[in-house]
Amino acid sequence: MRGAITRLNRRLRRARPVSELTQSQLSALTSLELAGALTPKELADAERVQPPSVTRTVAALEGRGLVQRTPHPTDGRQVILAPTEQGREIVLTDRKARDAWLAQRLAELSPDDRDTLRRAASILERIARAE
Amino acid sequence: MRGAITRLNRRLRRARPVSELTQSQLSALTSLELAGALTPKELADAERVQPPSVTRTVAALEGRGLVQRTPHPTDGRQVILAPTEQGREIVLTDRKARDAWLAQRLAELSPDDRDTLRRAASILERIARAE
DNA sequence: CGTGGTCGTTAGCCAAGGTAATGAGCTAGG
DNA sequence: CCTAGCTCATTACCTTGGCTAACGACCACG
Repeated sequence: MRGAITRLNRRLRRARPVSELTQSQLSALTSLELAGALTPKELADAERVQPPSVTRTVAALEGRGLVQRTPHPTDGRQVILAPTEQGREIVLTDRKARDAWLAQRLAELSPDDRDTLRRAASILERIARAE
Repeated sequence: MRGAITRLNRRLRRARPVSELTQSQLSALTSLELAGALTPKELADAERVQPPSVTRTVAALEGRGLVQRTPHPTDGRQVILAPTEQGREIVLTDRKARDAWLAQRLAELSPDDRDTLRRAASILERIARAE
């Protein structure tokens, strides 16, 4: 089971469209898009890296106009990071490509197999959330 | 489905024991352990990187006594890379820890759910191999 | 034998992860 | 109100790892 997950995840990553963004940049941008907006510390937590790493990655994204920074409304130490419209587009494009690949693969399965995977997805979701 | 795979893979990665090896080093060592022995080019192909990257990672592993290099028996340009006994131990330890985490999660499921996942694993394996 | 191709390594560049340090700002207690 | 402790983001530096380009050694074929 573990091997299958690992291999499929690797395969999904290869379904990614070629992007000018690096893996870390895309991951950070995706986290921002999902959350709407985050402080650097929150983003570091979400990506499981230390804050200086976020500073660097976000600087690159900001330089490309994909992320915008605004002062925190109540805390002068903080910054609010959010994706720009352009940044959101990139995340959606990436997501669509990967979903399309998997959807095609699923379409090639029998209804029975699809049902199995639908149920398995629910179970895997539960496991992923465990502890 | 895709989200479940991604999240579970991330969760599995977190079940990894803390190691003095980096992700790339561990990945390369694992590929070597699985194959028994590989040339740098073969390892580069397995890891989907270019050969100079392999040269660097393997140099680090060799420095730690986890990989050994021997001349190719028939081709003076090539080298054979193989894990040392110590290197093999590290791969097995890592694998055991991740398998243990997943096994525990699976033990908490109902027999019906486990059956679903068993069948799903087979399907996912097929998908991962597709194209 | 000569040429083209393959192999592994080296050099240089860029990205990203970490730790340590720093300055700005906030909060709580005296 | 003031101060000490804490939090936050950033900068600096180091290490790792990915890439491309270049190079020398070696192999295979005509």
